[in-house]
Amino acid sequence: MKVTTRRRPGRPTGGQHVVDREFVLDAAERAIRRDGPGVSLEAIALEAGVTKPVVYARVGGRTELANALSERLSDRIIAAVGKAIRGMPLGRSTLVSFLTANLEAVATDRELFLYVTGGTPDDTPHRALYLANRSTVPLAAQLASWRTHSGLDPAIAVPWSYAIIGMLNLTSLWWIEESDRPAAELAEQLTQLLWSGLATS
Amino acid sequence: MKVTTRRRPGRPTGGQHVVDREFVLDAAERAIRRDGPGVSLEAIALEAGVTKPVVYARVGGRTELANALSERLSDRIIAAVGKAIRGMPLGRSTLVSFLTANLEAVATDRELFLYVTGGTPDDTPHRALYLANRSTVPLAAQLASWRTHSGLDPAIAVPWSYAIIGMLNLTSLWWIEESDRPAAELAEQLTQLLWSGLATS
DNA sequence: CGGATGAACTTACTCTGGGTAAGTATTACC
DNA sequence: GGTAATACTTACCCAGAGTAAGTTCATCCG
Repeated sequence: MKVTTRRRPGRPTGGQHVVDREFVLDAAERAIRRDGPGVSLEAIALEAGVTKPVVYARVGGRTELANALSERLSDRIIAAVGKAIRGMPLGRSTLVSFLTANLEAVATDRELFLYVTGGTPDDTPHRALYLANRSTVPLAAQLASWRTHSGLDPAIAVPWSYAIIGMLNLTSLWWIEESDRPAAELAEQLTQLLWSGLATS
Repeated sequence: MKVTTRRRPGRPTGGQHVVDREFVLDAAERAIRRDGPGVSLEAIALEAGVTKPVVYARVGGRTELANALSERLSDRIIAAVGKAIRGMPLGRSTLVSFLTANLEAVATDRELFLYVTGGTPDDTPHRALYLANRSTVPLAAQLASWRTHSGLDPAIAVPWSYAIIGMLNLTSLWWIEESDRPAAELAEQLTQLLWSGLATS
C-alpha cells in the first residue's frame, strides 16, 4: 500500500476543496472492494488522500456513508433494470429481463452489496428497508397500474413489491455466495414461481 | 435499573458455575428487548449478573452470540410453523397458515428479529444466509417431495425456497416496522402471489 | 488436618475505531 | 497590512470488544 505523503496542515494552496463528496464516495467504494465490508473510515479517508474529519465534513458519519452508498447502489440497479426492460410490454419475458438485470447488477457490485446489506453496525434493518423502498416504490407503481389496467384491485401492489424485492435480496445473496449458475437461469426459475405460482402442477 | 451488588472475585461458594450458557442467552434476550439491538456485551453480562469474561467463556464473542440467538429464533419460528401446519396436506390453505405462523413468530420476537438481522457489526450477510438456511433446507425438502409427487422437476425447490424465505424476510421487516394490518391479511396477499402468480389476471 | 493444585470468578488492562476539539496554514476582504 | 474566514491536519476523547492478571473457594493428596 502506497503511503500517500500526508498533506501539511493548513488551508490548501489554491483555496479550493481538495476533494468533493463524490470523490470521497468513489474512494469508499474502492476501499470496500479492496478490504471488504469491514473497512474503517480511516482507511477510506486514506484512500481518498485526506483525513477523517474531511470525510465527516463531506458525507457524515458511518451511517450517512452507508446510506449514501446504498443510494448509489440502488440507483445503479434501477438504471440497469430500466435499460434492460425499457419499451417492453409488461409480461413474462419482461419479468425475466427484470430479474436478470437485477442479479447481474448485484454481481457487478458484489462487495458494495455486501457492505450495504449488513457491513455496518448501526441500524441495518432500517437501511435495508430504506434501500428496499427505492425499488419497491416504482415497482409498486408499475404493478398497480398494470392491475388497474387489467381491471383488478391495485392495493395488493405494495405488499407484492416488497415480496418481490425481498425475494431478490435473499436469492441474490445466496447466488453470489454459494451458487455459480448463470443469472439468466436463476431468473427463469424465479419467474416460473412469480409468474405462474406454486399451483402450476 | 437495579445495580445488582457485584459478586466478590474468586470462585463462588458451592463450586459450581454460577450461570450456564442458556441462562446467559436468556439474559441476552432480555437485554435486547429492553435496550434494543445495540446492546453491549457489558450490559448483557450485567443482566446475567456476571461479568464479560463469563459471557465469553459460555457463548463466545459478539459473532458467536448473534449466531446462537439466530439459532434460537429460527428454532422458535420453525417450531411455530410446524405446530401450525402439522398434519395439513400441501395446498393453498397450508401456505396461508405457513406464512401467518411465520409472521406472528417474528412479531412475537420483534426485537430479537431486528438484532439478528443486522444489529451486529460482523458479517451480517453470512449470518443472514446461515439463518435462512435453517428454514430453506426443510422447506426445500418439502417442496421437492411435493414436486416429485406431482411428477415435476424437484431441482427447482432450492432456489424457490430461498425466494420464499427472502420474501418473508423483507415483508416481515416491512410489516413490523410500517404496517399494522393483521398477519392473516398479509399472509393471504402473499399467498395470492405465491400460489397463483402474477399472471392470474 | 494442612498445603498444593486447579476451578470459577472479578478486576483491570489493551486496542481498535468512531467521532470531535484544537491547532495551523492559506486565502479573501477591507 | 492586518483581521476574519476557510480548509485542512493533528491530537485527542470515549465506548466497547476482547484478554491478561489477580483473587477466592473447592478438592485432592499426603
